[in-house]
Amino acid sequence: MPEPVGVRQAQAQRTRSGVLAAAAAVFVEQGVQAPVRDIAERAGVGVGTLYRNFPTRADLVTAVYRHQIDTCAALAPRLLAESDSPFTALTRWADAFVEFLVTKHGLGAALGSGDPGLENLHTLMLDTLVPACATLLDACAAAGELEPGITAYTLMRAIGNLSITGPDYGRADAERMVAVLLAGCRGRT
Amino acid sequence: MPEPVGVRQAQAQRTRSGVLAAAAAVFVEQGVQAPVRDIAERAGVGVGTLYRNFPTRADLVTAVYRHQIDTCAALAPRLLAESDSPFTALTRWADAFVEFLVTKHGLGAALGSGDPGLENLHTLMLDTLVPACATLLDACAAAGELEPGITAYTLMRAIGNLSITGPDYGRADAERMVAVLLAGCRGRT
Amino acid sequence: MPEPVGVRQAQAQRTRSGVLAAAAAVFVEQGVQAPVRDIAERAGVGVGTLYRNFPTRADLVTAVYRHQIDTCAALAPRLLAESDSPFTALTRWADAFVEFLVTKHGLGAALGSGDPGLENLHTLMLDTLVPACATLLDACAAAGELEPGITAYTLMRAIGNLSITGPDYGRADAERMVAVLLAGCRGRT
Amino acid sequence: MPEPVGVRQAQAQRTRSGVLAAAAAVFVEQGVQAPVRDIAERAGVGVGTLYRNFPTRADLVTAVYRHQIDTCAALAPRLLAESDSPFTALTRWADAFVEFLVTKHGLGAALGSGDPGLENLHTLMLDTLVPACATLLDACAAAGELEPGITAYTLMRAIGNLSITGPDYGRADAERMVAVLLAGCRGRT
DNA sequence: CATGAATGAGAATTCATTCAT
DNA sequence: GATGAATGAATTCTCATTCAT
Repeated sequence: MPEPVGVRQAQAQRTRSGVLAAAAAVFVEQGVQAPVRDIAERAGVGVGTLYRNFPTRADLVTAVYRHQIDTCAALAPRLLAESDSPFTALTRWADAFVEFLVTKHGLGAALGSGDPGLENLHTLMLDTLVPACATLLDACAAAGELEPGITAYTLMRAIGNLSITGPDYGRADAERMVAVLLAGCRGRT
Repeated sequence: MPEPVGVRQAQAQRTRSGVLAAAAAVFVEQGVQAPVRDIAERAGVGVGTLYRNFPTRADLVTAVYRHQIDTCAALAPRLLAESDSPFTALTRWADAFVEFLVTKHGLGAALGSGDPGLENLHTLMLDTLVPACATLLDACAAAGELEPGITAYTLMRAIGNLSITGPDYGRADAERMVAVLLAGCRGRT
Repeated sequence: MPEPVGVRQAQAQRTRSGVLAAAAAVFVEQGVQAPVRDIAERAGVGVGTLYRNFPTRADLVTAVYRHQIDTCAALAPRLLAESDSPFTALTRWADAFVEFLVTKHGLGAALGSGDPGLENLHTLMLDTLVPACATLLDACAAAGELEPGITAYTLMRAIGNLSITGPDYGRADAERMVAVLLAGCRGRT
Repeated sequence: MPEPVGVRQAQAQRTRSGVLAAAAAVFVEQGVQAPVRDIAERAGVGVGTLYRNFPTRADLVTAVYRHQIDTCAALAPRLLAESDSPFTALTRWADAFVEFLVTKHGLGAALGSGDPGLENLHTLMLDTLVPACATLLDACAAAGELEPGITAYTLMRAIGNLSITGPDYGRADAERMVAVLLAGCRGRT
């Protein structure tokens, strides 16, 4: 009997993953405010199981997006190394961030809502994405490619807001406006 | 008894106005998602009266902001006439729009949420503010002060999104980011 | 159209009374911890109606028993005037109190549970029954018919506890034990 | 491998003891209505183990208090032998019983609630404590120190109820009221 | 035997909406 | 027209209990 315990752990892990996948899907369809029960049904589990794995909604939301947040943050140094100029890296990173937000229906709005329950996610982004963005901004500033007075947090918040899509204002529009915003950040070069 | 009907009409008008004032106040305090009952109580009327005057929440929201929307739209030609350059007029008008959005707690988020019930308000803004903004943009374009490809609707939507405030991202930040966005619109002059 | 408003008020009052009656019945059958929904169903109203009339469970419990509490309190001065001795009045009043408690299944236990939500009822009893009981105790003390150191609150609490009935310990037992307790209060006369 | 079965039995016994200790602790902190899971966690076992050993909550409650009940019962003949008078023995025994009940947060209320699931515990007390108490009462009666008509069961039930403490009615009050009750039992001596 | 993940019934509470007066 | 009592669907969250490993 090799790894008799592992079987149960693996099953639990699969359940957890299923819940995460279901939540991600439901969030895309209904937004992060979707009823807990819908997510449980989508995952094919009882609500109790969902609560066992994610005691609060914020825990669930955070878990759903944590991996992608980390990926996005890790992208910054790589782009900085690959790109011709720091500003090019910033632009590309912003595109990736927009893509992340746009595909997460309602996340931007949820983050901007000031919902106290989403403090965790807010904190997570502050702790991982803001430093990543700050690295890029610092490089831009050092290269003289940045208007003074732009902070990483504010810029990300602005990009986040610009990524709140809807009818008549889709992903392409969000990307275009973010590009315009970044052009404004670059100043007269 | 001269004009007995007129008296009743006047009373009805006063009721309607009271509801609008109450709704405006409650929206500022609680956001546009505030419970219907709170608004009715603030206005000192029954919920039935509120529903009679504004069958849907969107009707109420629209009515509340219609006057201010009209005012904002009317501002555009005036600023265009007064200002040195079309772009200056655009900048000032954007400031007025931001102020309008920022003081209406939650309106920006509501507009950006894609809530189908707010279609009316959306339409209203399309029909009044977009043309006003387009006038300014056209003037800017004619003066060579605008990057090509910026539409009035998209720009307004972007400004609206940038005006979604919260903790750590307040009115000053929104104004600053809108200014940066407009700088990006102006292009390299 | 005499009293056109009164009709609605009367209807509302009837609804309220119906809820109170239903709650009283359910409390007897299931105790004061009975589910809100059961009470609403028994009353033939929606849960919303119940919440409208009694925002918290304690409000409902209090309302159910307020009349009887008042009646019980009003009994004290009457018995004092009618009876041969203060102690006789105290004994009779205790019997009335026991009857009140015994017929309210679970009330004694609920009061004794320290449930914070029942603070209202606790307060009500403190404010009305304790003074009534204190009047009797004072009269007994003045007549030399009371051991020193017995407070109204503690005595009532004791009577309340002794009135928690169950299988094999019914109303007759409660009354007997209360009588014994009072005999102990009287001391060696 | 001598006595391989005994080892397993010993381990099972230790598990059972651990659960009992945990349950006793949790009952003191949260009352007998404490969630099953809390007890299992405190004991460091899975809930399944708890259910295997104690299929119903009543089984657990009974087992937790059985030892102390036996101890309390065994106290009666000892006190009778040691004390000057049977009534003194009864008084001391009652004090011990009150202490037992008061330190078991919520046990008195649970016993008095008529909860059918606690039938076992009820039965246990009937079978062990009632005879012990009856011995004392018989001795008192024989010594002429007892009002007629007091049964052991009813007296114990009364003492149990008087021991239901809460805010504003603590252990000292319970003890005092029990003393008063016993004084009433003694009659005019 | 022990485990603890999974289940889902049950309970509280909120609010948009209707409609008789 | 105005009223607000009544309704009940919707949602969150908690735990007792089961059962595959």
